[in-house]
Amino acid sequence: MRDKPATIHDVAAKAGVSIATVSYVLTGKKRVSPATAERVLRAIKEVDYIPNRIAKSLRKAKNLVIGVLVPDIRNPFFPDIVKALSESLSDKGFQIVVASSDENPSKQKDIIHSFLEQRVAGIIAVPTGANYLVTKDFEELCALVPVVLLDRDLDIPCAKVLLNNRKAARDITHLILSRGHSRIGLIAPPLHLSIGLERLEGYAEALRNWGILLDPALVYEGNLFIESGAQAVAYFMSLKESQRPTAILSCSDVMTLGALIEIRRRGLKIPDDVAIASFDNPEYFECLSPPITCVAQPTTIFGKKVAELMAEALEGKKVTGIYRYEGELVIRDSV
Amino acid sequence: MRDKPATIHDVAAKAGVSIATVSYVLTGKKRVSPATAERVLRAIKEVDYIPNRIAKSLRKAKNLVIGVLVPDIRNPFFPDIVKALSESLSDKGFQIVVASSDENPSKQKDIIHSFLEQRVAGIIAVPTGANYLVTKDFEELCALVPVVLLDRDLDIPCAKVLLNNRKAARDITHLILSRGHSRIGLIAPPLHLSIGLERLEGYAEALRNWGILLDPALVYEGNLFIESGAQAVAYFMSLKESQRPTAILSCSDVMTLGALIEIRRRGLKIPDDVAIASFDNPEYFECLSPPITCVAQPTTIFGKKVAELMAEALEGKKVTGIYRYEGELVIRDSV
DNA sequence: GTGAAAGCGCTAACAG
DNA sequence: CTGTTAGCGCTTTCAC
Repeated sequence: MRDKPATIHDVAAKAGVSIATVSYVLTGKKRVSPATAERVLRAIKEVDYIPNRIAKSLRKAKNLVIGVLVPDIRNPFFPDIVKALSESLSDKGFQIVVASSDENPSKQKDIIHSFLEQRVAGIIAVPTGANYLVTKDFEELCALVPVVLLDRDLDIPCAKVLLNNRKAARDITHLILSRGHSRIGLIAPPLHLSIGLERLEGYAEALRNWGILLDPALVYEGNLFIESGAQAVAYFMSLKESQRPTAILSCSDVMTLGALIEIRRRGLKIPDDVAIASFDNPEYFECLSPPITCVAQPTTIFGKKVAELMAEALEGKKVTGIYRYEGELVIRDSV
Repeated sequence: MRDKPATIHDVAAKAGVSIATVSYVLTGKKRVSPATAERVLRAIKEVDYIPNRIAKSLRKAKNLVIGVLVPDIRNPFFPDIVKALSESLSDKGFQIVVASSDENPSKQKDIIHSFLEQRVAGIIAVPTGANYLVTKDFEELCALVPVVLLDRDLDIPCAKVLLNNRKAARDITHLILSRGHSRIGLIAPPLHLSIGLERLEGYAEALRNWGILLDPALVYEGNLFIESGAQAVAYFMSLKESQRPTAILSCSDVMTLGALIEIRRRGLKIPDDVAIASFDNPEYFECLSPPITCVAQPTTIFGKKVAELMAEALEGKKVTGIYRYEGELVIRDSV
């Protein structure tokens, strides 16, 4: 059907040199006389030669590919990071391959295995799943290939790029509190995730600072998908009036979207019937009515830092430690 | 530093068999006695053997990877499709590698070259760039590897999965017209792209059906990025009142977002000051005030169909032809 | 049922 | 400066 791609042998034959010479002009690691170099170059053009990276990777026993594991490719937060990351890394000659676990630990396992099979040079991961189940897997993974954790913490010795979740949650809760709300419903990420626990803690701290008792009925543990934001609102609204929150803090843009949809469905007005603030800052937050108050995460910085750490790790340095960045309060009109 | 991964030789040594036997139990293509099979399996566990897909690909001269080229990974439209596509394809044993051209033809060229270097089995592409510049490239590409075009047409002989753009544009323009608007500003995709031309034509047809003359001043050619939506609105509003559109049709969700932001910035009310309708249906359209009327594209169907066509092409069938799908009018309150 | 050996396309000693 | 050659880890005849 389609004829096979030309190999280095075809080029060599065409140019009347050995395959080694072709390789030399390709890699530029060894001097070749200008005359032969030009002959080779012309031969390459003539036979439409495209180097086979598979063979190259096998031979050099290294694949210039970084695996990137995200939990949800449709959450705008991740494409933003992936974009920054991919630009930095491709400047350094690396390619990335992105896969989405859909917050499914078993899928996550498959993806990592697949990364390993293709001998990725390193793995950048936003891990999902309960800590006690996945920590060991990731620990073993660290022994095999450089790992950089992103967004979510695990108790393993590798480099990590995280938000200062506690402070971000505390700050935005303070903001809501300062607007006169004392009953704040929290739509939390799964509490077995570091972002879940840390954001809950920040929320709790803020409450404590204001001398307000945390009401467990006001904490809804979501699953990070859109429906669970809607369910959270339904749940909050089912509370009897004295218990019902007057404001909601949603800990992820996707759940916020679900919450917003449910709020609209119920004909509730923001911020009068219920105020809402959110983690993350997708572009459309700005054009909602009212625009949504939120803590923006520095996605571009995340991407760059992760790429930088991975690059260092790849050079053989052992990079470890937590790099925490601050969220930025974006005050708009939803609370 | 890190010890190299175990190879098939390590397994063979551990199990006391030849590497061929190990390969046989791995591929299952040849009978192996249960006893040795079990010994091999145990050895695999013991040495933590993970097959090297690079070597496998080289040997079999085929890489079970499909390259997916999109123009903007941050446009929610594409992750939606990629998700469907990736699920279908991974069921068939294929992996995908996604890359974003950012609507940059030169980047697109690099990406395709990189796909070719890694000997992808096929390429699914949403091409960018003026037809006369890229058509030839893609034509040559088709000679090398199966290509399926998505979203945007090029005059080359391969399979294509497209929206019925003309009808979608016509239908939604009719809708706007039926609401009493006769001056409709069009925020068009670049007109050198099939989606640009076809949507413009649909818009023009609808106008013609209503006996309305197309005013070129009401057609703004955007670049598919967010700013150009905002610029379009600024432009429309700079028109003197008699010329100014009372409604806007934006041909991509991203440009719509830009338009929405600019509309808000100017304190304009939708739909009274200006009505707006859009192509695409990102989830947040539903919770805007007012919710946005739009033509939704069947992203999941796109993804599945593209995967199906690619799978067939990979089996050696020569699949060609255009598969057009209808957009779905989602009538809400923005017009 | 199992093994020896060739070779996928490439790089990198090592010779010359 | 150029060529010969030995693999990288795997699959697959071809023998036994």
